[in-house]
Amino acid sequence: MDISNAEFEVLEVIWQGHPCSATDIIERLSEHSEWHEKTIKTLLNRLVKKGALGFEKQKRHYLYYPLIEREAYQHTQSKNLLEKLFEGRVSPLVASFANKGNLNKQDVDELKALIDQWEKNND
Amino acid sequence: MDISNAEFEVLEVIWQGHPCSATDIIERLSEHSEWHEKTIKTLLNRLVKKGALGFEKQKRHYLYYPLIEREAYQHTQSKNLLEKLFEGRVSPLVASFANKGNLNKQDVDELKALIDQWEKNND
DNA sequence: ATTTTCAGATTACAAATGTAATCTAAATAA
DNA sequence: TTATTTAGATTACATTTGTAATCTGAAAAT
Repeated sequence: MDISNAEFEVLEVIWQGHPCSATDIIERLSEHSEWHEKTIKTLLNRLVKKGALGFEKQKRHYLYYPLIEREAYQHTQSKNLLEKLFEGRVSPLVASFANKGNLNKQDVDELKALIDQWEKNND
Repeated sequence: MDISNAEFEVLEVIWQGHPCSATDIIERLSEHSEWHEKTIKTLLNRLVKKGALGFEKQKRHYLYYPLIEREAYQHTQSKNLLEKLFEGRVSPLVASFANKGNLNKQDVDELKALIDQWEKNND
C-alpha cells in the first residue's frame, strides 16, 4: 500500500485523534493547509480504497479511523529509506547527520540512553 | 528536484562509476532489472532534464555523469524523512529500530564510535 | 409533504511516473 | 556512394497524484 504525500497529511491528522468525521478532519487540516474541502474528501476516499482508513456509518456521515498505525508506518518507511540509501543500517544515517553538524547534545544523550538500554537487554 | 524511484535506480549505477555511456548503464542495470533499453534511455533523458545528470558528447554517443552527489542526496532524503515522521530528530528513528529488534551489535558499536567522535569534537 | 441542503460517490483533468515504441540524423558497412 | 544501423530525441499511453467540480440520495428545514 503506497500512501502519497497529500494522503499522508490527511492520515496524520486522523492519527492525532480518531475516530473523526470528515468535517472534523477538514477543520483540523484548515489550520495547516489551504486545501479545498473537496480535495480532502477525495483523499479520504483514496485512503479508504487503499485500505489505510476504515469508517463506521453514523446517520449520514462517516467516522473515520486508521487501519495502519503510525508507528508501523514510521518503521516501514524508515526501513525502506535505509535499505535504499544506507544498505539497511542505521549508523551510516546517523553518521551522515553527525558529519553535517546536525546532531546536538540532546540527540547524543538520547542515543546514549538507547544504547544503554539495548546493552541491558542484550548482554 | 524530485527524483522518482525508477530514475533513482539509474542514478545509482552512475554513482557507482562515471562518466559512462548509455550502453554502459544499460549493461550494468541488466544485472539487476528487466528494463527495456528504451526505458533506460527515457530515464536518462528525464534525469538530464531534471538537472541530476550532465553529459559530454563523444563522437555520436554521450558520456553521462552525476550533477548531484550521492551523499548530498542521502542527506536531504534522510532529513526529509525525519522531518516528516520523527520531528526531524534521529534518535526516535533509532529507537524505533531498537524496539523492533532491528539493531545488532555492529550497529551499536558503530553508534558508540560515532558518539565518542562527536563528544571529542564538541566538548 | 416539498424543498433545500449537504455527505459521500463519481467524474474531471493536468502533471508526474513507469514503461516503451517510433522518428531522425549521423556513423558505419557494403 | 548508397544502404544500414544505431544513439539520442520525440512521441505514446496507462496509472498515480494533486486538486477539484458535479452528481445523487437521504436528512433537515419549512
